[in-house]
Amino acid sequence: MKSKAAIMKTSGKIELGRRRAVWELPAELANLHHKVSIGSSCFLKLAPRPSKHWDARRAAELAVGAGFTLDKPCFFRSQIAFLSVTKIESLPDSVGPKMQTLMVGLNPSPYSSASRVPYGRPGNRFWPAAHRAGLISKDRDIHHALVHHGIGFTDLVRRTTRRAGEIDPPEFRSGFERVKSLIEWLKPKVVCFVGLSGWRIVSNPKAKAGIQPASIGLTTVYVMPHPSGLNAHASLKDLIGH
DNA sequence: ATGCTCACACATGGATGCCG
DNA sequence: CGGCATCCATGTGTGAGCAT
Repeated sequence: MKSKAAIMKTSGKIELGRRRAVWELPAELANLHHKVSIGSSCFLKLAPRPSKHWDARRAAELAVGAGFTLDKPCFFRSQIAFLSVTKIESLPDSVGPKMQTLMVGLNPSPYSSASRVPYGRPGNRFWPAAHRAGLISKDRDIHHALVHHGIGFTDLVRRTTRRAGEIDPPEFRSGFERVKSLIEWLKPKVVCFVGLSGWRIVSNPKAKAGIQPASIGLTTVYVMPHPSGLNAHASLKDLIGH
């Protein structure tokens, strides 16, 4: 997690990531998302160390991934991105380099957004299954999961809704483009889509749980059933297996 | 304020029916 | 017969309503 000193207000702008690696921006943006209230607008200046992975598109995608909407297109000059953004109710990405697995959900639930933990509802079987499968060692701690186990978290759609059914297929497909870009950039070994319906909408309507024939770049795609209790078809034992 | 109960919502996959 | 759409069973988490 970035220190508060990493966030500097400069003449109305909030400057993030100065002289840091691009991959450090998601955590800084998540930190900012935590600090501002829903609906408030910010003018961001993102100035990481120049890299081949840094451009206007990346800047916009990182802001969206952190739970902001863009008020207008990103202005990019001299390797510095300027963005006018508004915070929405969301759950920021937890991602970094050298990830083993990137977990991709459908979209955050109100509980997850409020608690800042994906699949965070006490009854959700994601964390018990991941813990018992030996994937993670600390319950409901995304930072620990990322740092110690190389497990990142994102969602196809960053907007919070009560039910995934409130998201239209075009919104999922648009979100998938962002997730694909994230995967091609950070190159996790495996990307795990949590919930068959999401992968079916964006890729293969007939997909079944398990390793998918299609990969994203060098990243293997795995699809597992949704761990919400609403999905009674998958038992905890099944989920541990996945 | 807290704990409990219970009807409901839901994702999923299998079964069934329709159409060309 | 194959492809597609629709219906149905499943059973657990959710959340409203109620009791304490």
